[in-house]
Amino acid sequence: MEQSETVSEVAPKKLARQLDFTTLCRASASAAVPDVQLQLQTPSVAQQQPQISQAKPQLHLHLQSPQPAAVHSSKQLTPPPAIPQFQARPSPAPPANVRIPHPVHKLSQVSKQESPLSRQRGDGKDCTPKKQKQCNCKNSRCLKLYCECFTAGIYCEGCNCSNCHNNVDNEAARQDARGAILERNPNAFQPKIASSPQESRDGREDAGEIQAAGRHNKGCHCKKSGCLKKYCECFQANILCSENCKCMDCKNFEGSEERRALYHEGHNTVAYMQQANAAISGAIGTSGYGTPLVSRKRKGYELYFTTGNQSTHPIAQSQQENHLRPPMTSSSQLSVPIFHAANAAVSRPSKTTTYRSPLADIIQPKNVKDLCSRLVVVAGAAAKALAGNRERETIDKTNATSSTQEGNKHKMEHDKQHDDHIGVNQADRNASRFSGSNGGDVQDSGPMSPGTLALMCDEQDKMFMEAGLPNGAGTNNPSLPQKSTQDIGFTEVYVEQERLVLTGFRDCLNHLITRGSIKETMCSPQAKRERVSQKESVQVGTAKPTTDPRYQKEAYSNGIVKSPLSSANGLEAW
DNA sequence: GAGTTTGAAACT
DNA sequence: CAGTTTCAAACTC
Repeated sequence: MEQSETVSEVAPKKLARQLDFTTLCRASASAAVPDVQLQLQTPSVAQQQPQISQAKPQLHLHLQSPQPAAVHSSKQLTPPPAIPQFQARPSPAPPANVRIPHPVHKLSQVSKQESPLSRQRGDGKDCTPKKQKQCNCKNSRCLKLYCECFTAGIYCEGCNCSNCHNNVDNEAARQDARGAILERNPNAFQPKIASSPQESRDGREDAGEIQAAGRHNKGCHCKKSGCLKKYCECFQANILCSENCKCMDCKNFEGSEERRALYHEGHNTVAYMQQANAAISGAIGTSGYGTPLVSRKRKGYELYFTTGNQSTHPIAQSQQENHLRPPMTSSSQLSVPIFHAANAAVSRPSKTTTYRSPLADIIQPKNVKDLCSRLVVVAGAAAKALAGNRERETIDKTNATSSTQEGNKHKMEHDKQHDDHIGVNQADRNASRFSGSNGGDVQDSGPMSPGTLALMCDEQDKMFMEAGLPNGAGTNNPSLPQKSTQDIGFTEVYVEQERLVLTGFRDCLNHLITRGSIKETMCSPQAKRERVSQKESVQVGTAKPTTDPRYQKEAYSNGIVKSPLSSANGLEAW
């Protein structure tokens, strides 16, 4: 215990609860510490280690499951979070890399951030490192999941528990108890919070809100706390309630006024972090998918199908304007994964202060790449057409001066040029290589314009890798002879290619503008109200309109959510 | 620090 | 699986 207290100088008492958003900075600093941690052997000291590793996941970009190697050796000291194992007697020489973090409450195995509430209340004593939490079990002998230590898979040590059997002397009893629990629930010792990278990963957060990535596997069942107190496991883990939850009067959902107020009353750090996240996510590319977030309990249908009944709830009343979810009961919950994406795209309250492009959920990296590929094809086709003309001219010219010796000389000269990279600019070489390696439509299409080449640079690399083409185009490359003799003609090809590419790109942009405009319009509160009105008028008499998949589908088909690029099959699809 | 509230775990 | 009890943490005073 003394050791524990000694080390506690640098270790928070409660791991998760003392993790606050400011630890983002500390996390980097922690990277310098692992060596020290690696040397820790005694249980009490080893138990401190998680604090360092857990200081890392502050940004919600992080998922707790895959730990980046950079996050360090200290992490190696922590046990696999998924299935904590009871540690054999730690004393003599326990493997340092399998220590289990000391209790982090029942959510211990996951990375946790200190909840805003605890920060606000100060019961986390955040920045002041304390010794670790100790259980106070009295009747469970620390052999049930009530006991944090037992749940975490560690011995009680220095705890305030009574009649504790969670120690070395009762190892047999511990194992029995563990076995019984596992028999009842094989996942009992697995993390309760699962990362959810595939779910709504919106780079934006509601103003002043940051959540850890993940969601509660079982979901909470809160009834009175509104899921805004640490009684709630979700809240305690600093995640939003999800569709897994069966809570009542939940206020722990994105956009919740109460929740928001909680954050605002707390620290402004969150807003700062939000800005950082917004900056990270960007409008295009990450498209709001770059930052995995917990699934939002608020579903798409809540946006479109809020009924009068639901709106009578105080929360619903206060939040309806912001398109917030009404309190959700288990019966009304829905598990439609695709809706997470929908939420990310549509459900953002209009009062979010962070700008987000209306195209954020329309354009995805895949689409951009697809566009580039198709532009390349367009350009290639144009080049091919023009190249055909030139080739005929070349053949004519060659026949006119047909001399085997001349031809060989020409060939040799060309090879020399190619090998020495003389007389052929890089773009032309690339064009030749690309057309030669493509082996398809573009094979004989001749050189590409520099602009086209820039677009297809990625494709080139990929194709070369796949085709295993020899370094540079061989002398058998049909495009090379043309190139060396008809540079002047390339200008024409370039012009045509660029014209086509730019035209195609312009069309895409126009389409995007249209989509963005539509989406922006449809996402406006006014438009949503109108849609809700329409839905209600259509669905009068429907028992549970919000849970009917048909309506969910409809919500997607209204053109707001569904990305036109998600099914883009070509430029025309844009 | 004692008492109360709360919700997960355990039990029926 | 639902309802109840037990339990310990969170919370209040």
